[in-house]
Amino acid sequence: MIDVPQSRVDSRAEGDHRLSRPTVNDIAREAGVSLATVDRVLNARPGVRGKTITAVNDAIARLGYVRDMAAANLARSRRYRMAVFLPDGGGQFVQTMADALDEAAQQAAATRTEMSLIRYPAGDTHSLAALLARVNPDEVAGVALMAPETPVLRDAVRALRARAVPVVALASDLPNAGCDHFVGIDSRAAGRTAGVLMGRFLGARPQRVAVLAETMLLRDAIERRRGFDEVLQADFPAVDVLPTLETHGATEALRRGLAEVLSGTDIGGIYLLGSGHRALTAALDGMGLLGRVVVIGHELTEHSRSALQSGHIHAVIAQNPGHLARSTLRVLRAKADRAPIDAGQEQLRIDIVIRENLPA
Amino acid sequence: MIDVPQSRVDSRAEGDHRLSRPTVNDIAREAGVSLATVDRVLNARPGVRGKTITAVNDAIARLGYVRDMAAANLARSRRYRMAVFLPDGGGQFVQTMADALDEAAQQAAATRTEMSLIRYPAGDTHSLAALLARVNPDEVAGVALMAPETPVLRDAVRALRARAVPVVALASDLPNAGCDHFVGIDSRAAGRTAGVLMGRFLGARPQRVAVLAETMLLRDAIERRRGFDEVLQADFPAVDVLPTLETHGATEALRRGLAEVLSGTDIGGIYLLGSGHRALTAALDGMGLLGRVVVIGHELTEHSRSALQSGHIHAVIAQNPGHLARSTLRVLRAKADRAPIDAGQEQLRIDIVIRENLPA
DNA sequence: ATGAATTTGAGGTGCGTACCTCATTTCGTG
DNA sequence: CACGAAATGAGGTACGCACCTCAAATTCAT
Repeated sequence: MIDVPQSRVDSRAEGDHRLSRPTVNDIAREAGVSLATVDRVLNARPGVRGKTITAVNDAIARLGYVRDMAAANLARSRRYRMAVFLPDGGGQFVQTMADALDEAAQQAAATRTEMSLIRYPAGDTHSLAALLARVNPDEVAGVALMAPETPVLRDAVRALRARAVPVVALASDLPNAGCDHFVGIDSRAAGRTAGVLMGRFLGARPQRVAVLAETMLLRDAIERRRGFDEVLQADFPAVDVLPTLETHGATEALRRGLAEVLSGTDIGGIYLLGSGHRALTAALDGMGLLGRVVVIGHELTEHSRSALQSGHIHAVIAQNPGHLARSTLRVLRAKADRAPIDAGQEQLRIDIVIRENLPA
Repeated sequence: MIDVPQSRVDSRAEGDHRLSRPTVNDIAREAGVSLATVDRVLNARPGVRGKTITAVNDAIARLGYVRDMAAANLARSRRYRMAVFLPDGGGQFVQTMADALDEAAQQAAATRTEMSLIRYPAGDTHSLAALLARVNPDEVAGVALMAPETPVLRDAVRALRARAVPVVALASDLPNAGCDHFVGIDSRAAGRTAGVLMGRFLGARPQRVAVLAETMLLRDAIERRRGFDEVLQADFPAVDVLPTLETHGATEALRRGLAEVLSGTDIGGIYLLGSGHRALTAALDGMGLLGRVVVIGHELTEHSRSALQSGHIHAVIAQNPGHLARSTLRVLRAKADRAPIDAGQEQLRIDIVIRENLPA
């Protein structure tokens, strides 16, 4: 049976045929007060009786007034300069994020929001902390950072927030640093998603799955692995997940480890916790394994994309860098304004990408 | 091996430490012309020598000027009123879209864009055409519509465009109506995606798949089925896809048809071309088939969401209504301004949703 | 060189809001 | 009732830009 939603013709009230929206002047007239008073109420300035405030708010409600934020910001001549810190290097995903951020910044320029992208030496949280310490609250309206959580960094974030600078964690959460927000997906849920796909793609036969990671130092990788294991243990008991093989970014290590693992027994699947799609593709080709194992990875980059296309990888769990970037700037902006953030819009999805739904 | 992207500290040029961006006045000074001339160049007004235009553009480039669109629109005091036509009824997806559009409109208010949501009797393209004929180009900056393609409607769209009103097709394409844009996903690709998942989820054993649809009159359903078949025939020859069972929105018809189809032989999967998740859930429960067949459907609604959660459905191919809504308004806005649209941003993804990556 | 056409400059107004100052009114309290 | 304090009004400037008018300068064709 089909729901018939109640008909709704217009989202605005009654028979409103004005061409332009009501302005502060209209409110003043409607409320029977002066412009100055309306302004005081709108901007929560002191010196207005409660009764008057109510009158103004009533008028606002009656007229359906919505503040023209563009004009408001113009009048404030306020600019929002955000600083985003990304690790230097760190795989192709970081580069993709940098591009997405640049694009988002370009678009956000329309809302008077600017962005400075700052690269810090990957893994060197001391350097990053030093950079954060130099952030000037008068110039920077907000800070976003993609970084592993270390005590030094945690303190740096705390110090920054103490100076009234909003801080959001980007892609990789910093749960104990007291950030204002985390922009990214739940890594454990991402791992669970990978797990379900692996289990279903493998089918019912008992099989073994190898897990590869560059490093298990990053919180993301650990969480993903946790989610992956959870699901397979619970829902696909026939699947045996092997211990994580750390490659430390070395193609050769990956190939050797892979050869070792695969040679022995019936490996049915490979789970790629982090980057390294290109190396894996090469290794699979070298061993003639294309199409014989189910491969599932994370993050959509040029490499994983071509690996999907060529059939070396069967599914990629991704987060949309464009959304990450836009959400980052929007959230920082909201925090800077002490405005509430729209949870719905900032909700990031866990994307499942296979060859057939690969975005163009 | 890991790519080390070239370090990039700031996306803006050189050692720019100005707190505020350059304005039209800065350009005038830099180019050695008057404000009026800069204005003429910026707004492509006539009466400027080519040499002067070049000089101004050079100054713009040198200063890295970007027009403050918020201020520009404020000055123009232009409002963009968009009309969006949605069928009355038409399943829960339509209701979800209506909500998403309302939300998008609320947010778009910041860019002086308003929206009127208009419901027309579902399937009655004559009524819709009549509504379209009454659209006043002076009041409405653009029109979006979700509707099946009929000759009447096609002509109505043509007439509208002839009156210089941009028209975009929403969710369901109108390929022969000459719309300015289509906001939605490629239905055939969506069907292919469903096909791959069905094939992989079923595993290697020969099995049969039932296909259910409310109606095959909608272009979307036909295209999805095409994509679905393509993939299964090519990549999963062991799977036998049965003819489409049309339910015409009747729960009882669905249940009967389902019982008939399932009773006979080894049905391994069900592909739900359109809406009807709730009815299917009920039918599956009634027949005690929960967990015994792979079910794949389309569009994420309250019903399909709970069906995913309860395990009645295993995957849903969806398009994000929020993105659809925002993209619709953005594209209409761009068309109204005769501005180019950002293909990258308007690219809509085919979402694969399973229980594990269900958005909160 | 002259007149006409074209190009440019100068200056103004308004969009909707923030924020400021100063005068005036209203209120609460003794 | 008078007093200071609190509340309100009136009016201005600014933000960055669009768009208008009119005069002045420059160019072009003859």
